[in-house]
Amino acid sequence: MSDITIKDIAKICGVGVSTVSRAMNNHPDINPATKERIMQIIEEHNYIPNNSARNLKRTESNTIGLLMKGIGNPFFQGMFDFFEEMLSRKNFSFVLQRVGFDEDEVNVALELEKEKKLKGIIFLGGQIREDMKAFDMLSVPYVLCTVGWKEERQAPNLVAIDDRKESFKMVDYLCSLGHRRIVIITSAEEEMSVGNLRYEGYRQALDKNGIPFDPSLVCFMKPELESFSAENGYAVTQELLASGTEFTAIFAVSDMVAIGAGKALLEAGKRIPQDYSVAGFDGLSLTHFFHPSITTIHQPREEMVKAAVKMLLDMIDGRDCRRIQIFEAQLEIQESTGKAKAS
Amino acid sequence: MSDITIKDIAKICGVGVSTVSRAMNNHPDINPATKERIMQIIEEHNYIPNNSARNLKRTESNTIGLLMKGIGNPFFQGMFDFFEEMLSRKNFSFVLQRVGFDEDEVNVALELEKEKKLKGIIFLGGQIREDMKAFDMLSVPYVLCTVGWKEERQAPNLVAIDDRKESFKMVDYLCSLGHRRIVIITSAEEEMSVGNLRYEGYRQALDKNGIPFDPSLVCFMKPELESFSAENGYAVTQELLASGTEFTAIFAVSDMVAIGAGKALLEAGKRIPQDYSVAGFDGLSLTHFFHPSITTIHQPREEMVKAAVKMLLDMIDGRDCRRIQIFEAQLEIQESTGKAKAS
DNA sequence: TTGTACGCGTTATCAT
DNA sequence: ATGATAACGCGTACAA
Repeated sequence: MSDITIKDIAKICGVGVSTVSRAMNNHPDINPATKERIMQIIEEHNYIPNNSARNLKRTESNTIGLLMKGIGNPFFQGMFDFFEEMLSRKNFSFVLQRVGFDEDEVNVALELEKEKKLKGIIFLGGQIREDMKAFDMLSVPYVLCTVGWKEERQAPNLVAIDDRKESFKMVDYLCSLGHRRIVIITSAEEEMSVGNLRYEGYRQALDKNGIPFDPSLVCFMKPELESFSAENGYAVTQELLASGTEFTAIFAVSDMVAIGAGKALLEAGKRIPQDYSVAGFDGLSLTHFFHPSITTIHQPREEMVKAAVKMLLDMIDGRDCRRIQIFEAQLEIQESTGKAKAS
Repeated sequence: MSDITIKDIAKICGVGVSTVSRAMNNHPDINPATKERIMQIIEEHNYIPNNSARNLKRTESNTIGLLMKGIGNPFFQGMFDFFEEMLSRKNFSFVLQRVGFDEDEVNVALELEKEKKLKGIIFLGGQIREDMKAFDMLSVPYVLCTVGWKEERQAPNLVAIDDRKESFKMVDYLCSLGHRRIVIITSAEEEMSVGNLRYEGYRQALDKNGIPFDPSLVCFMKPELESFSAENGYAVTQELLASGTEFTAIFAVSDMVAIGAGKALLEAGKRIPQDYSVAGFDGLSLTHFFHPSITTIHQPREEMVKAAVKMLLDMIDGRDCRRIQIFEAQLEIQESTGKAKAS
């Protein structure tokens, strides 16, 4: 079968290869009649141009690369559609490229950029590193979207929320409900993961509210279970309950973890929020459907996507633009949080 | 910066291009010393080979394509890892290719196959079509994994469950609990979607249990909301409650829909399973974390992935193998289903 | 062990 | 409006 090339089509049509190329690529200077004839032959013969050859030869392509670290992260669900809509409206197409958990996203980007002659790149997820110099090797504009960051100067081309501030907001809210023994479930300590940043916000909120920090209230996700998963929150919370540690609220650094934590509490016969308050982070729509629905920090995903795309296109077109956009997230109070029990 | 090619590297090293090529591709006949030197120069200059050129020139590539219709479907989460593990163990790499909701997966496959010189293709999701001839245009082996199918003869190279049978299993189980007015929430009628197949199983189970079919118990997902989403199940169930229709159980054709349905019931002050039983389909781990946890049909995803990969590799190697593997799913009874109320 | 030269399938350039 | 031809960057016979 197949391996029919542009030459074959040209031969069959009795024209030169360049005419066939013109027909396929909607070039202006071609006779509509011959174009039609060629396209029909192409159709009949199921000719499929070879993209490798095209990419090799083409000087440019209206393609932007979307690199996701942690595809499968529910937080990213639904962001595809926004990207697709935004980009196609501007006549761009995009390639989705998964970045493995231990892969270096810059290397992946470097390859893809050359292979596909990308016009720009959007990085989704992951976190800013100490050494941002690697990104300088990219020869096209890029934007970091929803990645963890610590200091603005580290990060050019950033669209994100302020994880510390939002985390502070949540914990401060819990304090305002009278909670003084607030458990945090966070990720194992790595540099600058969002877990760490959110943990810092937790500490700051305690400070502000004059609550002494108690290390026994800090729980880390289990490394043997999937990070940021409901399973993890569930296991951690079961252990917490078994330990006899006293607390009145749990703040999980992601909604899925909060869901797992909530389940462990309910299953142990505890009531939410009467006995314990539970709070998450991210604003997944899933929080609405847990019962009780879970108080969370709602990240404005659609706006962030739009901002990231706009920023990227501005950079591509050489337009001037703000290079850092920190979005405000919303404290979404739902059913899972309430006044602390009198102690 | 960039656009440094293999020639440049060759020049810098004072060797021919083929030697550089040999160094990069781990060819045996090369002096280890020169290889080392070349690799170092490559490193220093951040040289990245152009994949388009490689793919164009290469005759084969141990790559298999993974085409997913409906990335973002939570059912697919975690299947990546299984694929990656299985394939890398056999020294294959894979490219993940998203297929848009209205794109034709065969066309996408055709392009990718040529571009990447694929060794094989796995299609994930979607459903079998009336006309399977399109797939004949593919020039490499392929396997359909977890797609809806109606008759075995339609579908060569299939790894899936029997949606009708499993759906029957669930509804039969509900009947055995004494339920006679069982609502089904299914997808709007399209040809051969899994929703349809699961609906057929529902009908058959009613028949077997001597329960007359009542059209007022058939609910369709709202087309204006996302298909198979919790939002959809929630909205449909609210409407159902408002309609005053009598029923004692809800069978949703997917877990997410069941979660939405459950929330609507709980929010209306109903108890699960004392007032209403709720059942889902797919076996998402999320069903464990809803409260009450949701009875579901658990699809053996890991085994199906393994079977699909094995089948594909067997075909690639020209080995003989069963071309259709229908897996048994497990009725996973959890907290959301119980005996029907006395009427 | 290494280098030269050709070709992969396409688009861009320059003729006509 | 169309055709011939030179690249694009790399792998690989083949010669050395």
